[in-house]
Amino acid sequence: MPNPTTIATVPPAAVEAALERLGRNIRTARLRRLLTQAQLAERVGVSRFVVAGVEQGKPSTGIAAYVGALWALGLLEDLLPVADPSEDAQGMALERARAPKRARRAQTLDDDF
Amino acid sequence: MPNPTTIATVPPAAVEAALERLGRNIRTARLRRLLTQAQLAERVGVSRFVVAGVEQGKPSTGIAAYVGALWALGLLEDLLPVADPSEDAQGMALERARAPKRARRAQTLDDDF
DNA sequence: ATCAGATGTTAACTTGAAGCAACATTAAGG
DNA sequence: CCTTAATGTTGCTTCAAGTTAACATCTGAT
Repeated sequence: MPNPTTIATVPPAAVEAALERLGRNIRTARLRRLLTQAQLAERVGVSRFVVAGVEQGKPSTGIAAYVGALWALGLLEDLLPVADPSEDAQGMALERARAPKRARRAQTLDDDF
Repeated sequence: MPNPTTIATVPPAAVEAALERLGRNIRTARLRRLLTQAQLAERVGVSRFVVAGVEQGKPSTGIAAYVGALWALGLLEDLLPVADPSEDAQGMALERARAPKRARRAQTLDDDF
């Protein structure tokens, strides 16, 4: 990640916490299945260091390693509900007789946040 | 990703499908909130190309970009149940009066799978 | 139909992710 | 305990992820 001070180096606290939690969960699932990091890594197709990074919630690690770990652990289905449009109450509320394929509504929607 | 033929370049079909689905979901959520890729990218702290990659389910993109997008869209909580130990029926079944911090059971657990 | 803005595409450049190897440390099991 | 395997740590090398910029192409709104 070339440019320093990106989200991968200093993520928001909430993002960092979510990643650490996800990593711990994956570690727990691996240990329950009596797999070593190296064994899981082999199944995923990466080195054991990448698996270690995943279990630490390393933000800059490619998502394929995370999803690959879930896949190798039989937990891939857990990903299906994430950002599922049919469950996005907030988004559905906003969507009122409008489903553009490109965003546009006014020239200044909301610069601040 | 030095070594070619990793999970990031040619992921298993199931992983690829899961990533594409996740990307589409994120895109839908963004459009519902009337945000441009550039606007979302600014909130996440990356360039708009990374957001485009996320929406395509690019496997090699860092997980921070994905989770950051969920965070910026108010969908971070969707990540909580992923690999949640208390929901891991398969893992709980395997775990019987045993919770080691390091995996070990026999010298040859299961080489095949 | 036209215009303006959003998104896709390409290229050159920089930096760090991932691979590998060797060693240190920790913990499981007998 | 004491052995052995699993995990953590460090240093090095390589290559692609991410950045910026410029241009092309679509899409929505007027």
